[in-house]
Amino acid sequence: MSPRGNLNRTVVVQKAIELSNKNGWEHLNLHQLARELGIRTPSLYNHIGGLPELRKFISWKATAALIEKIKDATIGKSGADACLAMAWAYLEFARANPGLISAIAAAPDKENKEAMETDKNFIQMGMAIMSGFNLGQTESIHALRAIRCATHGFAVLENEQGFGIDIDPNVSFEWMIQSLVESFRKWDSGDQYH
Amino acid sequence: MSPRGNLNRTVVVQKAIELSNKNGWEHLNLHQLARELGIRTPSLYNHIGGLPELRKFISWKATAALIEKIKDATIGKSGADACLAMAWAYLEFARANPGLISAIAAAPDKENKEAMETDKNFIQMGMAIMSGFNLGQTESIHALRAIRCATHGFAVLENEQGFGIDIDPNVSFEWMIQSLVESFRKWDSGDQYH
DNA sequence: TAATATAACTAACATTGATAGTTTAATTGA
DNA sequence: TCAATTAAACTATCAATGTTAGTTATATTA
Repeated sequence: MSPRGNLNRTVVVQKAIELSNKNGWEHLNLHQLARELGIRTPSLYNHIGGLPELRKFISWKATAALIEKIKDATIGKSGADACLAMAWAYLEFARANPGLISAIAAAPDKENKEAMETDKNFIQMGMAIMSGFNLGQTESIHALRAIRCATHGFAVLENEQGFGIDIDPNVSFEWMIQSLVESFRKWDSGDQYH
Repeated sequence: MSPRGNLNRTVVVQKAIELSNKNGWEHLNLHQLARELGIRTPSLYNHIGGLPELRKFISWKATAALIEKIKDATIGKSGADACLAMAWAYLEFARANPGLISAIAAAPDKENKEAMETDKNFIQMGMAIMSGFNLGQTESIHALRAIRCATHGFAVLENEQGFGIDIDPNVSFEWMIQSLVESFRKWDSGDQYH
């Protein structure tokens, strides 16, 4: 079924992710990818449809992997605990895969039903985690967006320029997420200020 | 002093920003830039040192412009008001200049003393705004980072994929920043939970 | 007006993404 | 076992883009 079966789409994508993490998402290129795989550049087209398609595929797979990480991290937890765990899992994923930070922020490929499904799962998972706060539907969405924005922004800025070394970024992150979570609780208890 | 004085570095950079906003930061390229300016590509090198240098320069100028926007927006305000105004000014800048969102997250060019200075000014301005909360030095940095991360993350995610149309993003943004600000106030009053 | 400096130009090259057409090797089935 | 098929490699080639070198043209200035 597969002549010279050493290579396949999964291996190609895996190596592409590796190179993205090493050199940055924007420096991913087919020539280096091919070289690392021991083939010539055009041979990659037997496995992928080109660089843009490869990027979309990686975005999808990265999102799927992130979902799994968050599920693992939040299992058996609820409310603030689950929310914190989600944020930390997101950040840890970003730190472990700096080349995928842009990938997990990219819009899902509308041509790819499965990628659209994965994106929907991501939101559903987030909403399930937010359900522990007893917020209304609308407020839950605000809250999920807030956690995502804060976490993603932190990941981007830390990766781009770091925050300097004087104040521990981990403490800032915990402080930020705790601050948000505490406000969610206030909403929950009806003691909100706005 | 300037033969054929129609063009200069400022005009080139201005056009580059325009193209970034139109086509995206990652699609900025010298050929299109030259074409739009009515010159051949290599002639650009009379004004800029190349694409990477142009990008660094734009990052610097974008940060400087953002600082001005925030200063204008926060003048005469303090505490929560100033903080909200800063976040909104940041978001409005990002929305008006989607091609510069990555630029304002990039680390300043260490070779460029003035760019380093601008970056320092950015932080100092932020700290001045945070001073209205009567937080300690360390907590002020946490707070500033939190506002920046949340705001930047919002800008990135909104620009990449939007948030869907069911819930107004502006309301989510206000909700997010208000939530953070309220927690800063709690810190201020010593009534904090952690 | 001649000299100088600046900014344009052409020519050329390296890198990278992509396509077309060919060759090689692994699998399958008579 | 071996011919047919299919998958995956290859070479050749091209287009787009960043860059450098060397040349030409024009505006300013002495």
